[in-house]
Amino acid sequence: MAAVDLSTHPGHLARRLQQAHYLLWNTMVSEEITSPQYAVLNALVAEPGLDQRTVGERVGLDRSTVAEVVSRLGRRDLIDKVRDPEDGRRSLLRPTDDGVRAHRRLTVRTARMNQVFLAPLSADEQSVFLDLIQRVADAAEGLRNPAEPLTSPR
Amino acid sequence: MAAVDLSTHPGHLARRLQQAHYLLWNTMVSEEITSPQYAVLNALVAEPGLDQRTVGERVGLDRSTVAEVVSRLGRRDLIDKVRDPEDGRRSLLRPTDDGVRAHRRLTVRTARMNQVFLAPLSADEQSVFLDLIQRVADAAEGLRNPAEPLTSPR
DNA sequence: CCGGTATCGTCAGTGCACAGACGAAATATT
DNA sequence: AATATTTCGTCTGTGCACTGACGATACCGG
Repeated sequence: MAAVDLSTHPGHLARRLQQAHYLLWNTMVSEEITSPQYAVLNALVAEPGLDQRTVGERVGLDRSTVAEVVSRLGRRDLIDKVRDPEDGRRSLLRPTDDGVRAHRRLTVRTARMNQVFLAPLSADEQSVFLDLIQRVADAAEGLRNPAEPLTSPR
Repeated sequence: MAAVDLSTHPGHLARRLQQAHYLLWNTMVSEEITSPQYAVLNALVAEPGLDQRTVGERVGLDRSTVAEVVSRLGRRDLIDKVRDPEDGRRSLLRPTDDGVRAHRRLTVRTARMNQVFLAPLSADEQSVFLDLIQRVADAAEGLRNPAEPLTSPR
C-alpha cells in the first residue's frame, strides 16, 4: 500500500481551497456573476479601454478563457466591446454603467465573503497566508516565461 | 475608480495558485494523467473497493465529477469498476495492475514537483503554508454541511 | 408485504482553464 | 514595395467542477 497523504500536497490543497471559495462565492456574493467575471470587470473599472490580451495578463487568464468570460459579460450588458480603429487586431473593452453598478455592489459583498473565508485564521496568520500564496503563485507563474536570456541564442 | 486590489483576495489567489500548479503538473508529472485523476487513483490504492461516493468524499469531489474522472481512468484501464453484488446501487472501484504501476511512477514525480512548487518558501514557511491552507479549506467545506441542528426545526 | 424515503450513479446544462491551429491585421526585413 | 514574422482574437478539443433532475435500488415504518 504505497498510497500517499494528499494533505501534504500543495496542489491538492490548492484545488480544495479554490472549490471551497467557489461555493462560498455562490452563496455569499452572486449566483450569476462568477469570481473570474468579477476579476475581469474589476480590471476594466480600474483601466477602461484595455484589450483582451492585457486584461488576461492583469487577472491571470489565457486568451481563450478571457474570450469566454468577456462574451458572458457582454451578453449581460456589463461591458462594451469595440474594435480598435487604430489597430484592427484589438478589441477594446470598457464597463457599461450597469457594469460599474454591478461591480460596486459585488465589491461590498466580496469584502464580507473574504472575512468569512479567512475567519479561521488570526489577523497575523491572514497576512502571512496571503503573502505565502502570492509568493508561490508568482514563482510558479515565473517558470512559464523563462525570463528572456540576456543575449538571445541566435 | 472604485477598483480593488485582487492580491488581497484569497479566492483570486487560490485560483492563480491552482492554475500555476496545473501548469507545473503538466510539465513535471504527466500530460495524460491529471492531478485529480491521480488523487482518485491514490485513494483506491489506499483502499481498494471503495464506491464512487466514498472516493469523492476522500478526495473532495462531488458525484458528477467523480463519475467523469472514473470513466477516464477506466478508459485507460487503470481501474476496474464492478457493480456491488450486495448493493446494486454501488459501483466498486479498484486499481488494475497497470493502475498501481502508474500510481507508483507518478508518486515519485509528484514529490519532485512539490519540492519545486514550494521552493520559494523556507522549510518553516512551507509547513505553515500547508497548515493554513488546510485550515481555511476545512472550515469553508464545513460551512456546506451546517452540522445538523440538535432538534430538527418542526 | 407495501408504500414512502433515502442513497447511488447518471445525465444535461453552465462555466472555468488550457493547448494547438487558424485567419486577419500590423510590424519588421530585405 | 514585397515578403516574412509577430500579435490578437477565435475556434476546436479535452478536462475539471457544480447544480438539479432522474431512474434504479435499498431500507424503513406500518
